[in-house]
Amino acid sequence: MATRCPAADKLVRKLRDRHPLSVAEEVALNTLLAAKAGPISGRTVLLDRGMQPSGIHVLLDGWACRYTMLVDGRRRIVAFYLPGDVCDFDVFLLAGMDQTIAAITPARVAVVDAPMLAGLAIDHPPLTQALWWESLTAAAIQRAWTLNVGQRSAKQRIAHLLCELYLRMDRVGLVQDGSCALPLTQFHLGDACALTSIHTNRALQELRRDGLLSLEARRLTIHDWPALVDLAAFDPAYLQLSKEPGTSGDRAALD
Amino acid sequence: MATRCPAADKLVRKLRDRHPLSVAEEVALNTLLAAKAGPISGRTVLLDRGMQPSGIHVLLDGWACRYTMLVDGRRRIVAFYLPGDVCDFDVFLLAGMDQTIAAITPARVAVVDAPMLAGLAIDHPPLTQALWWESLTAAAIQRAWTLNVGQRSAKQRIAHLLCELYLRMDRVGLVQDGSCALPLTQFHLGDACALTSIHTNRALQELRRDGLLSLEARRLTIHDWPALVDLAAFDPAYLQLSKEPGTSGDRAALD
DNA sequence: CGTCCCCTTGAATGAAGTCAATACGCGTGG
DNA sequence: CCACGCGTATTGACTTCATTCAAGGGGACG
Repeated sequence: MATRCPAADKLVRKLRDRHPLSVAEEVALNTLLAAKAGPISGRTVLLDRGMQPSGIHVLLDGWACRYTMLVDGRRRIVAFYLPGDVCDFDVFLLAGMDQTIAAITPARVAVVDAPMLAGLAIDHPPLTQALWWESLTAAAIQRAWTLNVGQRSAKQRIAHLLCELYLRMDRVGLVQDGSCALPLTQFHLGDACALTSIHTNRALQELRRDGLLSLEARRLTIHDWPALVDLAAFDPAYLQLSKEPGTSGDRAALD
Repeated sequence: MATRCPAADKLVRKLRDRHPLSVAEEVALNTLLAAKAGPISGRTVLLDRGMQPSGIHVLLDGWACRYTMLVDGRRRIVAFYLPGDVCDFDVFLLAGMDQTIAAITPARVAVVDAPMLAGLAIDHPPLTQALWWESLTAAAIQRAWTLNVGQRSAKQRIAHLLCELYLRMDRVGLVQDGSCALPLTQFHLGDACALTSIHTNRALQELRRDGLLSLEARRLTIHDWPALVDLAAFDPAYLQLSKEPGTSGDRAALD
């Protein structure tokens, strides 16, 4: 088993980035992920109010989001899930809530039996630590969203969200040459930043005009990271990364 | 040891509400809480960027909040902490972030050694479960805030926040006769809802004029809960409560 | 080749912010 | 005791940013 990083390993990669795991632990977790993994098409609903939860969903590839539909038909996205993300640590809590988790793109999803994961974690304290940390990071991201949505201009909100997504993609090795996939429509971005898609559009145009980034054909390219970070008042501390963006993209090629 | 519910027990009370704990576990947790507990005055900073964290803070009594100061001097509150709440599961993460946790009122705070708590949890899987659940609930609250700040009118935002705080107070037995302490200024409410205190004031006036609630002398009284819930589009599912508000207030008096 | 989804643009409306001023309660100290 | 300062609540007039409404353009795909 090489140190390469195939799709199934993105979660493990993230976890061991902060907490060393034994080989046995990594293998056990990967085995659990592989046990019940399969492809789904875009827009597939993974979990919805009243749905009988079949387990915890881990994204191996592709994007998903968590949203609530309001009475007036508007959609509010409260989280994006990227490759390697655990979508619903809170399956059982979520089942009673008015929220939906759905794929945005075609994706590969592992469905993990919750008690089995809990058992594995109990047998391996480092794994408990790592998963605990992962969920605390998710909570920190959530707080950053609360802040972002509440207190910035449209331009800043979009910029902040893009900074975050860019670094999260980098964290799982999906940034190359200053760009990464970003399979979101302006509706998605707007629904996540509490803006209309129209205003999102105008904000994006400004960001492009300023030469900070380009976003086309579902691909985000950062042209001026420092300026973007400055504009967005983006403090990456909450993502718990150890390294600068763009320095890790090719690690898989070193083997 | 009776079944009464003194201040130090509020966390335990909340935990066992969802997850049965053995007497030994409750005692162990309470002992840990009592080991290093003390009174603090209002506005005391518990944790701040760069501060060497001394442990995890648990509020035994009093209110606290977590906020970020923006460059332009505005304050954004991202969380309120009520009696029985754990303020910073993420101490170590938080220490690197630009956030502050500070008391709002005079309070009693237990400082729990993080490794010791982790050790206790590892020895008692039910405790791990319960604490895990508690932190997932905190994350759900955070998502609700993201939603609240992003998508509702000023009046609805305030109403939603007050609904949440009211139920959370009820959960730890601090609601009596349809009212509870609410030691927040209109600045606090505004900073939490992403509104100016001026606009908060106008929204509050409307809520009072509609006969839904009164809020004076640091005390919140709900006059028309169904109407308030309806206005706020408040879905209590995310708080993970089993009972209706107002039915538990006097449990401590039954001994 | 038409339809659907997504992006773009313009003009009018509206909710919340800003600025400014006043009022009130409360603790401190003259 | 009263004067003062401070934090909090309230009110009014004006401004600004984002929404809403309306319409048009472009690309993918059946």
